[in-house]
Amino acid sequence: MGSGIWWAEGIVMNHSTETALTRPTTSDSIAQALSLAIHKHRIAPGTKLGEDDLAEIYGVSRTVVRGALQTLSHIKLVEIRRNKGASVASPSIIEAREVFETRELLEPRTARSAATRATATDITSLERHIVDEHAALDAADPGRALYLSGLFHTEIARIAQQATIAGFIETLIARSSLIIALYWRRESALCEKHAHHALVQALADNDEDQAEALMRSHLVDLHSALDLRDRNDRTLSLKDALSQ
Amino acid sequence: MGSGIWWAEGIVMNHSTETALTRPTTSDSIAQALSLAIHKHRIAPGTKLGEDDLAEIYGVSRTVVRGALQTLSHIKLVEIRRNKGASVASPSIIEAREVFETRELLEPRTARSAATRATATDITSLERHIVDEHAALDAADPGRALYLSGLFHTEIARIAQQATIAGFIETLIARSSLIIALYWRRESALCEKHAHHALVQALADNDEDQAEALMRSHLVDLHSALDLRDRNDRTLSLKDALSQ
DNA sequence: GAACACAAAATTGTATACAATACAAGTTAT
DNA sequence: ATAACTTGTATTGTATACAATTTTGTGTTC
Repeated sequence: MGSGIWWAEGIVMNHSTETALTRPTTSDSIAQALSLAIHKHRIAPGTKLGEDDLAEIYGVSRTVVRGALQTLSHIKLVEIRRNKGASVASPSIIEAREVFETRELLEPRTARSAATRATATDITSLERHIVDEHAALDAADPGRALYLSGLFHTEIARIAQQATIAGFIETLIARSSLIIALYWRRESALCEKHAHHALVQALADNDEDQAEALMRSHLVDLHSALDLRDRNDRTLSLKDALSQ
Repeated sequence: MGSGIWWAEGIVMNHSTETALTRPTTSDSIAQALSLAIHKHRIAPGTKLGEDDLAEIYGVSRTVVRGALQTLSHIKLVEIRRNKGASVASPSIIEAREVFETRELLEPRTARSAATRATATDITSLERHIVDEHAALDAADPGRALYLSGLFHTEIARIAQQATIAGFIETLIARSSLIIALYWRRESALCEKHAHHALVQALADNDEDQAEALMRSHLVDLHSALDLRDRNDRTLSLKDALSQ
């Protein structure tokens, strides 16, 4: 469990291509890189994030790494326990339910606002997101597809011009990524492409009711594609599965 | 426990016991102290928070202060600009509107959940909050009264057992404190005591509809007690005021 | 007197060093 | 052999030192 540092290269590449503006080594850029890796399921929930390891990987001091980890812990992507260090968060089933209930409370309303305010530029941007998402799926890169799917929701929140709610949604989506990594039911093959496409259509038409309804049902679909039964139920069903 | 409310127990404890449990010098305790001072309007929005000053005040190194400031910046109580340092946040009118719109979206629903789940102990706790609030008002300590008023809302979110939403609400209340400091209309003398008391009654009766409705109207009252006209209107009225 | 250039001071960003704590392996006693 | 204790190592918490940047003050020129 010493130094599993296999995800470094993708991160460095990404952040060099992404922003030439920001300084190469700041806490936030490292936080972003880590966040991306977690979103893409390149780092599993529960993984220990040792300060020294990360410092060496990114070629900075622990001071900077520490700042990044604190940032991520506030988004609840990372859990920090005093004198125990940081590890990728591993949301419980209760937390998972809460996260999706909260999304179901916030996002439909946000989609409605977005429908009111969406411009042609916004629609173009969203459509490109969808294209990228399909491309990632075709390239058999489900991690990137999931990441882009989350970005799609974030983008809608941004279009709604409610920065406060958008911030909340962003953290909820980040946590959703962890939740999906933990509780996704393999058997349920969910096709987001249709839902996202229909949503963009509703936004383009400025059809608020439709946008709100589509977002709500989309989230319900997502929620129900998770296995959030509590442990007892789960082990029972496992027993059933083995008893046949 | 509620992983979103990192100082909740500290504050609640603070009520009765001055716990020496918490380490004397940790980032979080300093963040809590600063947060309290801001909540109580002892530090005005925009105030510069120099690292060296705080380090000397609290008798710790800049490292620790820096951690505290970063934490507070995540809650948007403090604004950090690169190479410029930290200062108490000073929400714009747009942000102020957003914050209250978001509260109006989240808190009524939360009050409903709280009405479902409130126990006798919860009611007792809320009633004591109200008593304390009155005491603070009688003692001509409006800062503390405001702080306790915020705590009242936080407590309801806690009772609703939605840690995720409770965390959001907590940050919204923190920002509300800044907003009130900036935009409160002096002429509007708002009487929170009645609203809070009625709310507790609804929770005690497990009357969900009533709780939700009361919370909504309470927030609308609060919102309308602010002067959130945009700058043009304000400066105009200021000119009018000076021209007499 | 105003505007600019430049140096000095102050403040923040980052790295490193040291202290405190937790974890693991090994030792001893029962 | 197991349990409790001890010691050694690894990791985190905190302080300090140094580098980079911004701000301030001063002097010069027009």
